[in-house]
Amino acid sequence: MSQGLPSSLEDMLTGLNEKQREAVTAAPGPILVWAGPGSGKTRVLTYRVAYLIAAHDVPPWRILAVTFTNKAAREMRERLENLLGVKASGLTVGTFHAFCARMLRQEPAYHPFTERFVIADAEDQRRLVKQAMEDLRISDTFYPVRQVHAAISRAKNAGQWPDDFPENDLRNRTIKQVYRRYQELLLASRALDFDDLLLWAVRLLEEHPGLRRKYSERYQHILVDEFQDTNALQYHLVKLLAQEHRNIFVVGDMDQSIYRWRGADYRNLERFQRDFPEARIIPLEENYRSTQYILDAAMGVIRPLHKKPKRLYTRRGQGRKVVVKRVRDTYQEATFVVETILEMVRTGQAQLGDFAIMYRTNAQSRVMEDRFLEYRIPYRLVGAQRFYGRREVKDLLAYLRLLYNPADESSLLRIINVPPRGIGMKTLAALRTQAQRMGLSAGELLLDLAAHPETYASTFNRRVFNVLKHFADQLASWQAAMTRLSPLDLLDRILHDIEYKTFLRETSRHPEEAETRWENVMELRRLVAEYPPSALEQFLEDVALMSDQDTLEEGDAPTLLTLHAAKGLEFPVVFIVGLVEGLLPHARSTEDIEALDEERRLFYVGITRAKDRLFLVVPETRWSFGTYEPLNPSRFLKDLPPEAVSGDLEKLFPHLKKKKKRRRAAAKGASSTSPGESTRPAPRYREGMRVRHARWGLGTVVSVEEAGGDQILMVAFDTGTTKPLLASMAPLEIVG
DNA sequence: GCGTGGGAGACATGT
DNA sequence: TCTCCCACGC
Repeated sequence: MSQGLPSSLEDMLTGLNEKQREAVTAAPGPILVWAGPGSGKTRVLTYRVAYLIAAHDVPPWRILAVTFTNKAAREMRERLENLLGVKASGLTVGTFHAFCARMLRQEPAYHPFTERFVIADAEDQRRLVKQAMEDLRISDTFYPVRQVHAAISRAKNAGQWPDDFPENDLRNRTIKQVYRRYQELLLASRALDFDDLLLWAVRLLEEHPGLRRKYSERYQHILVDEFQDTNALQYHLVKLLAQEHRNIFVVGDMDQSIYRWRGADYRNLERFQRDFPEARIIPLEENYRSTQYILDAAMGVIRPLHKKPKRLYTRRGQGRKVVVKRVRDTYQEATFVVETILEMVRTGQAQLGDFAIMYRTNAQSRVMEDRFLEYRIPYRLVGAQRFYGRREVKDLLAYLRLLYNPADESSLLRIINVPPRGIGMKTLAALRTQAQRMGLSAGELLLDLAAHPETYASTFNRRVFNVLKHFADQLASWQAAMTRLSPLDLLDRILHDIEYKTFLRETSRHPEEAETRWENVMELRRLVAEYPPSALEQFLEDVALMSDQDTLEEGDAPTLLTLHAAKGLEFPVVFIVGLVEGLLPHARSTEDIEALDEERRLFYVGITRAKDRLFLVVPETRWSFGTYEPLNPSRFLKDLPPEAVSGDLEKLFPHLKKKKKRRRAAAKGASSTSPGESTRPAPRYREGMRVRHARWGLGTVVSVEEAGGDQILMVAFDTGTTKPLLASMAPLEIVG
């Protein structure tokens, strides 16, 4: 079989270990690669594609590879081009969302959005949910927009359309109405939200057998990375496409499942084995990334989630022990980080680009950034929101989006009076009313007004007509220019016409602020400049689907990022900061066992990013809402094997040794909650008891599992949901 | 119509 | 500590 392989591919195969080679060269068919951290799964995935092309003569355009980020997609494509040359072109590589967006644009006949739809960002989505609630006269006092939106998104990710949404209680009936209205508003704007991309793609394939045939014939080989973080819809999509030819290669690791809250379901790994029973399962166990002490720490942390101990081994040697460092507060934490970095750089142990600082919440980056600035150390901050969330950037993107899709109401509302052009509430209301009357969007009406002003002279009063006409003429002229200008030239034209620089100067408090905002505009210009003429659509889509990791650029500076954003990356030296109760595990995750387990896996993911050195930092207090708040060290630290750790671990848990035995006996999830530390003595629950939960209301205990002095309860709430709860942690009381 | 200033609420994690 | 929203005055 490997006869006639390019020599680069031969070399590559000899560089793999036995299991990796087995995965790469396995005969086509369903394959599940069980890949621990640092086991070379990215390589395996890339080589697998190369192997299909080179050894099985699969044309690249018959291959679909789904990656977790666009960055990963880009890297895979580049590597393949290096391995195979031009042969790799035609390959489809991208995220689920990008793939679905592309499919929907290619099949406008099968959905009502036409090919020129926009993708609603998080802000648009909230705005539309709010609008939907206003339309329905639903007060946000009882139905906070965030929560309603979350419920809708959850439903979508489970594959539910408004018709499928439950109506078992008043709350759900209300949300169902909002969901329905929200979809109408999206459609009127010719916009899809992130979840819709998947939802509609699945619907198309389900409802149109011809389409399903077309796509499953086209993509006869499908590969999916980070399979444990796929959600129900994504799994469904894969299944629809792969059912026929069954050449489906998935790579995943349950222990790195950290997106349950976003609808991901690691049980897709089990579903996969059920739907493709003939699947070959190949475990990749050897770790090439970390030294053994780091792996020992990782194993200790993940241990409570497994019946049998998890084995992670490396040939890299013991390495240096994991350092646990206790500091007074978050400022000292930042100081410790920067000073350690400087010291390690000074002594030649590492370069600036080798470091990563990971935290649970984005808010934690601030203190760290301040310290980096103070010490004049450059840093790279991972986070798409950081740049694309800026007002000036969003405003300019809204201009481009509106020109691309005049129905995009969110964008129009955003910029219709930015900079101020005399269009206030009154004028806007008149515009929208008239648009509604004519069955147009406000943007479409404006373009029509520019084309036939005389038709509108009697519709609006003189003042309103004049201000609208002025803006409409601008829109129309940009739109006419759009077809021949590159995205950059179009942007420049807009910047010039609206005198944006002047506007920034006039609305900024200090000259420096105007300067910074203008620099952001220049940065946007730089990004736009990479797109050729007629690629505005691609630019807008790339921006909309940009992931945090996609913003990470090469550079010789430490990287600041959340633990979530760290997935799939590796760094020689890793600091994980804020290892305290309330942050990791996060306060909002402590009452639900599954959420708690996910926090543990998140810590595990962070630990396993480190190649050579790992520092775990524990502040004793933090400044929060005006006072110093005392903090307790994260319960997960108790599961670190003391032999692999140096530093302050024993100071944090003076009684650690005594409790060790009990912890061992404890079951999954409850392992490290020592009874002495819970906030209050847990009452004893029994099956059949009626209980009240602070959030979910009344319910009945349906099962009780004793676990290391604590109890794991399954509670069936009257709302219809059943939740696992930890007796000592859940805000639960016995009633009646 | 528009700018300003004060008060309230917010910080999970992100496509 | 920052952002959003509303009320008020010009």
